[in-house]
Amino acid sequence: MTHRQAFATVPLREQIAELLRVGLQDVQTTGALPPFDIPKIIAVDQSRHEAHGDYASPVCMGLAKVLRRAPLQIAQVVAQHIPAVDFVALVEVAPPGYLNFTLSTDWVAHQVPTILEAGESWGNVALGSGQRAQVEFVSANPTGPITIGSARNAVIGDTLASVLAAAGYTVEREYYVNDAGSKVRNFGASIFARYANLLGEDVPFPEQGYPAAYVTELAKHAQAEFGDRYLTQDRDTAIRALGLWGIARILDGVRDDLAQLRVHFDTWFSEKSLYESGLFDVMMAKLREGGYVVEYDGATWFRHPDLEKDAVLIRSSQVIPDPEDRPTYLASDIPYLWNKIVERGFDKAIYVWGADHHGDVPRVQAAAKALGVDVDRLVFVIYQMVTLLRGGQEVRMSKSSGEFVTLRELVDEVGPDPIRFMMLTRTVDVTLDFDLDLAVEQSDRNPVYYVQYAHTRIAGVLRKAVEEGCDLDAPGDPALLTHPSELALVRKMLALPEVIALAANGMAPHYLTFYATELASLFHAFYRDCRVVSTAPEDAALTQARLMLARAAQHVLARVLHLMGMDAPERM
RNA sequence: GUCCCCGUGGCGCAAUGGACAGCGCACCUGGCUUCGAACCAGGGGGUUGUGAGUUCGAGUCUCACCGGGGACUCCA
Repeated sequence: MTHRQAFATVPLREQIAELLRVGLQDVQTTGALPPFDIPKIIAVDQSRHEAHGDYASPVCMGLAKVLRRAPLQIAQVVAQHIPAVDFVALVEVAPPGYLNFTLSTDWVAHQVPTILEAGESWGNVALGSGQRAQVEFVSANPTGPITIGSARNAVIGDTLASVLAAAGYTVEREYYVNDAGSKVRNFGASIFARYANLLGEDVPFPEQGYPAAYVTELAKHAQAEFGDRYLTQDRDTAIRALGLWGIARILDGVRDDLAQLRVHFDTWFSEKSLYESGLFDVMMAKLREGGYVVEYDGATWFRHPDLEKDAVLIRSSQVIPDPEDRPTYLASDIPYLWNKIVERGFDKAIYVWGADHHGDVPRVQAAAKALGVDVDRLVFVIYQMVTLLRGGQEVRMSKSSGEFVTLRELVDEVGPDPIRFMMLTRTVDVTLDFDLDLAVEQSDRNPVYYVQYAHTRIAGVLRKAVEEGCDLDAPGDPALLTHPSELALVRKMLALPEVIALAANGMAPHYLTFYATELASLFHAFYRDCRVVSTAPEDAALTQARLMLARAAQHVLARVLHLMGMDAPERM
């Protein structure tokens, strides 16, 4: 579990919105303009062009209609009422009605010691205000090794969890183990068949079984561990026992594989426990009471007005042949959401699901409504699928045929850093081509190393400084940081809090990769323009100031890399 | 058939409803006798799939259409 943050700042964008709010209120109270409603959300954007300052607000344009005045004129009045603060040097009015804010370069330079002191907590914001958020992700069926698709899930979920923690949420990471239902039985039957074959028994392989090689491997382990014990007992009992044993073994592998990708879970939650605890039955009774359950075609269905004529199968012995009459996969989602929100009291339950599950979203939401659970506390992050490319060719994957690339193979071949970075370079909404050849390539064509290179380059500069006898911990004078490249670098560092807020609000971890790349780029520009380590005596103070800046930049780069679950190397 | 995602320079992608739509790859030119060239600087290249609508303002929102991918009781 990630605990509450000790350090947080308010993003500059919000601070400027607050200045505008105060200014607009002042306009009201002084009667400088006719009365109007102050917008609840005051839009402030980072300026895209230098000529427009650092931040810009179009708020006055929205007021033009109500006030029946030209936006430019309104902006001119409002600008007069913006309170003076140390961090804003200039408020300008620009046609057709923008208010442009320019940060004080002196103030910007003086933030460097603050950033340095904050260290790895720089960027934290108090968005979550200690609310408890659970991120449930991966949750792949434990009937086989984790594949490349789950890698995207793992990286998105884990990074989102880190981002939410940085945004002030108390975060838990959870893996939902599908250890109930007919899958377990088919899996157990598959192991049993291979196991029996190894012992010379002619047991046919189940139709719905898992023919992959790892099942035979499991059977060999079972033979070594249990001998012929499972041939001598009741077959159903044996299949069940081998199924659960197999799942436990697969999960051990899953845990190891994910650890290689630097993904760790606080909780491994058993689907089976939802039935064993009786919660499923309690939920069914509750739904029945509300009239949300219907029976027909020999099956039990969940119905809700939101789903129109689309009823959801809950339990059937006819529609899906199952001797144990088990509830369906979807049925488990109902007690599970209750468990998350009501029993465990998470303020937010975040589901990271592949696009192949998007159809289940309205069903779970409808179930939440039927149970009286606030739907807004369930957040669904649906990401598009991954295709793996090797030699420009798509590598087809199919668990049933047993042909797939496992996460383990991928990590062994590529390493965790390129996987994590590449999985985060796109929005979750677009399908991702994972190019194996590019990922393993250690060259400037591989974008992964661009950011890490900036970090090591700083490390190199600092090593050089120590060689020259510099004291890295000695304070530098921020007032000496006046070069445009120095100030551009600091401005980008100052933007981290709003990047984290943006990523957390939008459940959009890809902002981190873009930010990291921009930050690295600005460091490289600084490096080009500003010599850091100078041995000339008259440069001593400037060297000290730039060392301070370089160290701060290194911290911020490391912070972002760590949020993405990547290494921040001293050497490459 | 119903639903979801995508359509932006040659290719791959960004852009919290705001100003002249950015970045990487590829291509062309230039930069290491001083801190790491896995780097930097400059250049060419765009009617944001089409058509309407909402808005002071649309790549972004709505509708229709076209094209690609996916889901619809195994799958991340």
